[in-house]
Amino acid sequence: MSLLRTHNCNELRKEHIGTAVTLAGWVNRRRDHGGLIFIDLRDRAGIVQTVFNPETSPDALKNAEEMRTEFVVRISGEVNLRPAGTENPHLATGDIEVIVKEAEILNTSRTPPFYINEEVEIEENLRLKYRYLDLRRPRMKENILLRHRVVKFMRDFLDARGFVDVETPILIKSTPEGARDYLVPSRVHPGEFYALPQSPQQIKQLLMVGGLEKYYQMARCFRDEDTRADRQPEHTQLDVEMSFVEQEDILRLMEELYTSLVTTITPQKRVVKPFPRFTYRDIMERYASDKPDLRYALEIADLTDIAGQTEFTIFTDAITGGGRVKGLAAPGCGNYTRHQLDELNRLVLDSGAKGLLTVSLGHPGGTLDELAIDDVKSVAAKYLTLDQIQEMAQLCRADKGDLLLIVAGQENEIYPALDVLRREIACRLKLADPDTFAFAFVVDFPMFTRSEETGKWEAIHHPFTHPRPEDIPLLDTSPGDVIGQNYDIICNGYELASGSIRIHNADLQRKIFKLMGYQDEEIENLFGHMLEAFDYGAPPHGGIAPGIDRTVMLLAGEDTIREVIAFPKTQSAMDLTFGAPSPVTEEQLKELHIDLREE
RNA sequence: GGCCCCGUGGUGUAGCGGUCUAACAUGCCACCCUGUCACGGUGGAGAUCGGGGGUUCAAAUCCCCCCGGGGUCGCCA
Repeated sequence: MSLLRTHNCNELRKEHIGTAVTLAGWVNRRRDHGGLIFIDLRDRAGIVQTVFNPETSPDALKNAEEMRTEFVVRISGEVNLRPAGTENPHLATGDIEVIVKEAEILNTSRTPPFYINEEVEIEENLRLKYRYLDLRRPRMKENILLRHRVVKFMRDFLDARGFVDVETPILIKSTPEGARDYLVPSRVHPGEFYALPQSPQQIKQLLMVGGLEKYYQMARCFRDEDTRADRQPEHTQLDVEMSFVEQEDILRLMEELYTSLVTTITPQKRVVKPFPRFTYRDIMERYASDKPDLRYALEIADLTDIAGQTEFTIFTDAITGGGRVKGLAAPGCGNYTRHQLDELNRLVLDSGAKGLLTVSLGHPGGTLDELAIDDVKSVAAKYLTLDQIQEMAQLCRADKGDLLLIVAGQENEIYPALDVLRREIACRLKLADPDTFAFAFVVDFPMFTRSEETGKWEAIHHPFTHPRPEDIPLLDTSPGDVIGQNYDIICNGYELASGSIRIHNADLQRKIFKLMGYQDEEIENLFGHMLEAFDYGAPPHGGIAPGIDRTVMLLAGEDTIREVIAFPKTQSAMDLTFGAPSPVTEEQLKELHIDLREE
C-alpha cells in the first residue's frame, strides 16, 4: 500500500486474522482501562480497534498513554479475532481488532476546537475557519467523496459518448452584460483588466467553430454577486456543448445522464423517467415559479373569472387594474388558528403582495357540495356566495376541511407570494419526499424582457440563444413575444441546469445585439470575435451547463452548497480558512498601477 | 441597500429583570481502573454571557448602535 502502512483501517476482516499489519491514521478515541488501552484508529476509509496490552508490548502501551484525540499514529501488530461477546456490530471491522506490537506517534495534535468524532452541529464560521478539521468529520468526508463519484461518473458518461474535455482560460475579457465580473489587473498593460469567466459560454461556442463537435469541462465559474444557500462567488458547472444537434438531442442526453447518475450513485433514491416537460408559461401559471418543487402537487388555480363576479372589492379592484386572482388549497388546514393564519399573511406581505385572503372550508368529511355557508370562515365571507366559494374550492381542487389561500394583484407581485405559500404549506405538511428527485424540463422561455430601468430589451437567458425559427419575424415586430430555444432542468425546487441552442449566423447574432440596444461600434468591440468566427463556417450548435454544486447538494441531501464544497466562502464572500480577501502591499499595488480610492 | 433569525466556559445547550457567586452535557487536566467501543469512577480547571452605549436601586435578560454568522428580497446575461 505504501511504505508507512500495509492496509487501511477499514479493510481488515476475519480472513486477515493472523496477518501482521501496519496501520497509520488519527486517534479517533482512546479508552484507557488502566493497563489495557483501546485506541480506535481512523483513516479516510474507516475505523479499526487497536489494543495495547501491557503483557505483550509494554513499550507500545507507554506510547499509547501519551496518545490523545487526533494524534497521528502508526501501529504495527497482528489481526486478532475479538474475544466472544466483544464484537462491535457498528463497525465494519467489528469482528476483529489489531493487537499492537509497536506504536509510534507521527505527530501530536492540540485539542480540536470542535468534535471530530461526534456528529454535533457546530457553528458554521468555526467549521469554516478550521475547515481542514471539518473535512475529517464524517459528514464533510462523505460529501466530498460523493462529489468525487458524481464528477467521475459524469466524465465517464460523456467520455463514453465521444465528448472531449477541453480546458479553457480563466483570464478572459470582461463583458458588459450579466453578472458583475471578478476583475484581475494587468501588470503588463497598465489600467487594463482581465475578467474571470462567469461561464465559458463564448469560448465553448468557439470550440464548436473549431470543430471539436462534442465538448465538456468541469468549469469553474465566477460571479461577483451576493450569495445564497445555493450560490457562491465561484461554482462549478459541467459545461457541455455539441455541434449538429437540436434541443431534443440535448434534453435526451441530460435525461440519460441524470437518471443513470442517480440510479448509480444514489440507488436508494427515486427518479422518474422521462422527465416531465413544461413550457415556461405553463409552469408559471400552475406553480408561480420557474423552478417549483414538483414532489408535491399543490397546484395554483386561476380564480380571476369567478372572483370578478363577487362583491369583494379587493378582488374586483385588482382585476380592474389588470391583475389576477389566484390561489391554492392547503389540505386539511381548515382548522388553522388565528396565529397560524397571521403567519401565512406575514409571509405574503413580506414577499411583496398586498395581502392574503384565507377561506377555511370547515371540517373534514363529506363533499364540497355538503359545505354550508356557516362552515366557511373568512373575512370575505359576507362578500362571497356559497356557490362562489364552492367554485373557487373546486378550481383549487380543495376538499372540505381545507384552507384556500388567495392572492390578488399584478402577476409579478402575486407570483412570489403564491410560490412562498406553496413551499410553506408543503413544508408544514411535510409533502416533499426526501428520497425522491422530481426532475423536469422547462422549455420555451421568452427571449427578452424589457428592463424597467432602461426600457431596453434584455436577454432572459443570454444573447447567444437562438430564437425559435418561426419566431424570427417577431424580432422586428414584437420582441417580447419571441420564444427562445432554451431550456432548464429543475429538480426539487432548484434550477439544476440551463442551456440553449445557439445562434451560429453572424447576421442573426448582430440583429439580436442591435435589438438589445448596442451600437455597431460596441458590437464590434465587445463581440467582434464571435461574429467573425461565425463567418467561417460555424456549425449549428447548442449546449447546457448543469451545476455540480447543486447536483451534489441534492444527492447528499444537504440544504446548502457550502456543505459539498471543500473550502466555501461565507455570505460576505470571505474565505475564513485563509482570511481572504486581504490587503496587499503597496509594492504589489504599484506594480499593478493601482491607486486605492478613499471611499 | 431592505427585511428576518442567531451570538452564554473548548463544543453544544439552559437561563430571558433580583434566588446568577451563571446551570447541564460533553470535551480538557490529574488520579484510579485489564475487554471497552459515546468505557466507567473520583477530583479539578475553565465564561468579565459577541463589542459599545443606555434604561434601572439591580441587566446574560429590556432599549439603541456596531461587529460576526445565517436565511431571504434586490442582484445572479
